[in-house]
Amino acid sequence: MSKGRVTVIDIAHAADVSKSTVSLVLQGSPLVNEATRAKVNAVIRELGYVYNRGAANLRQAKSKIVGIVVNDLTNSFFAELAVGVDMVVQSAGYVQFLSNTGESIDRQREVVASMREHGISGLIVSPARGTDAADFKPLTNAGIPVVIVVRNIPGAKVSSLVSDNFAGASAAVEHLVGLGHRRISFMGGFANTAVFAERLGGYRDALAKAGITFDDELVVATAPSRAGGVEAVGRAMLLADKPTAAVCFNDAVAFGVCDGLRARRLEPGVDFAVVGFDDVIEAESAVPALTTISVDPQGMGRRAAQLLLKQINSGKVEAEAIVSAVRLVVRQSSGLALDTTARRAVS
Amino acid sequence: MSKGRVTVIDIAHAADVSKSTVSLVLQGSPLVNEATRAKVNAVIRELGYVYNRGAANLRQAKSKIVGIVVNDLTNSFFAELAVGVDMVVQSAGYVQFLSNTGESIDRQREVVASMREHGISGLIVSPARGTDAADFKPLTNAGIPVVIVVRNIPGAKVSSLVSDNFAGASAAVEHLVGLGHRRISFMGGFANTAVFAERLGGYRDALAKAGITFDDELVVATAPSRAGGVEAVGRAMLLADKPTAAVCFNDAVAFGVCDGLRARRLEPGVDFAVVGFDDVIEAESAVPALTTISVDPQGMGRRAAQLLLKQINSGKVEAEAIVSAVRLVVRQSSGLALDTTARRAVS
DNA sequence: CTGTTAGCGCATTCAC
DNA sequence: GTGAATGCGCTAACAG
Repeated sequence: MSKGRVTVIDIAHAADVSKSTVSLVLQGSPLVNEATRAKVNAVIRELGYVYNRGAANLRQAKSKIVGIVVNDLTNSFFAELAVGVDMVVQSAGYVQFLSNTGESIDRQREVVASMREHGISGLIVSPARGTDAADFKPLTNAGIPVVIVVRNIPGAKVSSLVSDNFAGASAAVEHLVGLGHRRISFMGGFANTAVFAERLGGYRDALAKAGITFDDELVVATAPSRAGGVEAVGRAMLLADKPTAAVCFNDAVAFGVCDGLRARRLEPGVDFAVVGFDDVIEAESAVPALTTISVDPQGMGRRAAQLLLKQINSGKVEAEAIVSAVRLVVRQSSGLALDTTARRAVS
Repeated sequence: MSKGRVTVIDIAHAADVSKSTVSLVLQGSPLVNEATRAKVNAVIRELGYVYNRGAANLRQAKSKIVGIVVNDLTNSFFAELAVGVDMVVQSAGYVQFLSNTGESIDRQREVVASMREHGISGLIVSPARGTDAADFKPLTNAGIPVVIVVRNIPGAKVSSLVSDNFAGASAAVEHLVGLGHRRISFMGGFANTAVFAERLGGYRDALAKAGITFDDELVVATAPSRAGGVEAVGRAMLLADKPTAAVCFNDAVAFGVCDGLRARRLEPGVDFAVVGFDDVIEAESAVPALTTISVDPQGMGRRAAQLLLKQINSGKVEAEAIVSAVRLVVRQSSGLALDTTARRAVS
């Protein structure tokens, strides 16, 4: 049945035209007679011809394929991200190589190299921990745009997409204000980090906009961990004028705050509202989830893909680290999430 | 910096050898002098040469890339599946095109066509609903092996990997027996289907092995739906000697059984143990999840990939539908899962 | 052991 | 409007 692949030359022969004519109809060129076009198309269908993109890519020295590598596809955050990427990439006529590194820096190097050999024209990567800023140099040098998502690689001269800390914290505060809270604490996080500053900034801004005066007693900086959350709520409850709600530096802190509340016989979400940035790697699965601020992973994927395609099409790779905001969503989960498959780590 | 891509001919020139020699060292051929090999490798590194797999593929008329298309990557089941595939595929030196169809049959057709044009040498697919058995004919005709996972396409002449119904039901029974149950019901499902027979077979077998005599009063066949589950528990509770546990035909039935129990003021998992096969598409997310029998998606992905690679390497596509068992895992989730990101549909 | 020759399937000048 | 060359980067015979 299949004596070998059927090529343009075959169909040219069968349609009684030349290969170039076939090539022209293939790319929908307008400079070909309607009659011949129809005939060629008929023969194409008849012979079951399939276009060989590999050959075309070779000839044109470019491909319509992008790579996406994530550190943990098992995490539904990244799965959603990949879906978002897939959506725009697909509708742009591209296909994506997808690889999972499982946080292995070696695997990451391998898959990126492999993808490069395969001629990807762009790469979206959520880097494994420990990724060096120089690791993507070869790519960008070769004119292949790279966009880093979710995590930031300080010093990497590529585009990156991370969550909008300011807007996220603002949204959290607005949410709590909307629920009627006025004494809103900011809990957890090391005060000397950029991320802390951004989130605290958003918190303060939203507070001001709501006409609530900032009280720095309510800012309790601790380790950005579960233990830190416990500590934070402990310190906050010592205040004369206690808070009734908290926006937490991240979800680990939020969980700790919940722990601390329960230890005081308070029910999180009922007696005390807690909102946390959803950006921590937590191996433990059975954690209470309350309202969290999190980026919409699918939207992030779409944006990343758009950014990448823009660079691919313009032919210029953005060599400078740009930080782009992403849409934030407030998820409300109304109870305990005990299922082990529930959403896991993020940042 | 980059005056264009550096090719074998460049490095041949620089190393003062011919292109074929370079090609030989590239593929680690033993018939090349150690000295020249070293020199060539040095030059390769020096010039920053990157292998062009596209050209190689064109020449050899084969590629080391496989396609995987899933109907819902958002579902962590499929994400895990993809990870499993990625693992074996990666270590075999392959890369995978990943696409999400979102249950769209058109999208599926498109991406499969696209992948084919890109020269995939094999395809793993969890077909969208409504996929026709003939849809993969072109692929297999061209000698491209296809393995269908999770869902079965009756009549499709390709390999498929679906859950081991017999072993799954056995495991469910063993689990319940281990919890001390002796009156175990089998609820839901249409009795005249192959799947029903297989699952019931596993149930009976495990019962026998546990020394419990089979009582066909305890087998209540109903529609494999949530309503069917309600009906089943209703009928079972009419028995003089009531069951204390049930293995359900699928998760929809299991949910219905839970509904029925609650209507009788019984707490699922406390007053009555329920286990269900986890293989239903349920759009609704906030459903109670109890113990479920489900295939290990990652393991399934690995097996699928192995199966595919075997066919690719042997050059022969298995034209007959083979059903292969997969490892089953019993998940125990101890409460209500209200989080919308919890595990969703499967089959 | 190494160099020479010839395509893989396609797109792209150029003539006609 | 259409056909005849040429080459993308690589591998696969053969020669030497």
